[in-house]
Amino acid sequence: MRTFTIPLTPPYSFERLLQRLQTHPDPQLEVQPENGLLRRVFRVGTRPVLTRVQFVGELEKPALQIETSSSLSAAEQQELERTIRHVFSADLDLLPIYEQMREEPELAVLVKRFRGLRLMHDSDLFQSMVKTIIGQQINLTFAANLTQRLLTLAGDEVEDENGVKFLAFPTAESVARLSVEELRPLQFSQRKAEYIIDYARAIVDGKVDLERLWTMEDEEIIAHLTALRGIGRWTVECMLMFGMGRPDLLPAADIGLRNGIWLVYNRDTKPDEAEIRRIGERWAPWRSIYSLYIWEAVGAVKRKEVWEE
DNA sequence: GTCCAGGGTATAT
DNA sequence: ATATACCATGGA
Repeated sequence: MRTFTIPLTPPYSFERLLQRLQTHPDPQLEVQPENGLLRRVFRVGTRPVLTRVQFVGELEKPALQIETSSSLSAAEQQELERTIRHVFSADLDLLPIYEQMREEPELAVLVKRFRGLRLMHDSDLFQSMVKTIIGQQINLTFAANLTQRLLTLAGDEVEDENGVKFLAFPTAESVARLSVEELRPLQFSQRKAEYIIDYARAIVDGKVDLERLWTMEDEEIIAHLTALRGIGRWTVECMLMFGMGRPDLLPAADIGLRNGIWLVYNRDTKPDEAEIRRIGERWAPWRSIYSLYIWEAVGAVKRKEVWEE
């Protein structure tokens, strides 16, 4: 079976998802906004499978229609479906979270404006961490450029029926085989190149077991991974949030979050990390979703969306 | 030209 | 313990 449908939990705004992609470029995704269509490669096991994801239905009755370029066994299709449900945050019920967010007037505006917005998660924890390390300190455009160059250097190529090429994110094994000298010409800093390669080697050597992370608590994972050089608290918080889909993370060191809180709460100064953690206490146990909506307020301003009412 | 981007580490006090 | 320099580049 090459085509199947995945029902989504309403409300689900595919439009907001596409708008977020404008300010958060993803080199793995081909986007055809006019058709509500995305294409990218997902790995099933280790095999890269080119997949077409089309949004069908509407905000309050949404679904995804999936089509793969090669045929899959029943077990493979089940695995792909699980991955896609995770990536598109298909099962999160936003309504109880909205109830809580509406308790703050500054956030009630965001609930109304961004109804149905969810996070797009990373499809696996290796790429989640690598992309987060790449994103440390630099702007999103440059980060996307670096990720694209890493894909070109070490990713696996897949072609569609017309010979259009797509790249699957490199495996830990292929990144572990790279040298710093290969990443430097791609404009990775010396340190960043070392961090990424060291991380891939820790996985290949079995010093880090990504599967085991799914059985661990947030703080346990933070303690475990920040022991690695180049991986600080912010990086693990992002991996927990974007990679694992954990609901209650607050990357308080994040510059975007600082700017967002400054904007949304209309403060006269940017809050520091301690201040953000204090404000975020009342967002528990949904701090990840609150963070997303705060970030997207900044995104809307960058896109020059009219910000009124 | 300057400053800032979804930070983290190394070094100096 | 806390402060500062540094990374590498693009866009405002």
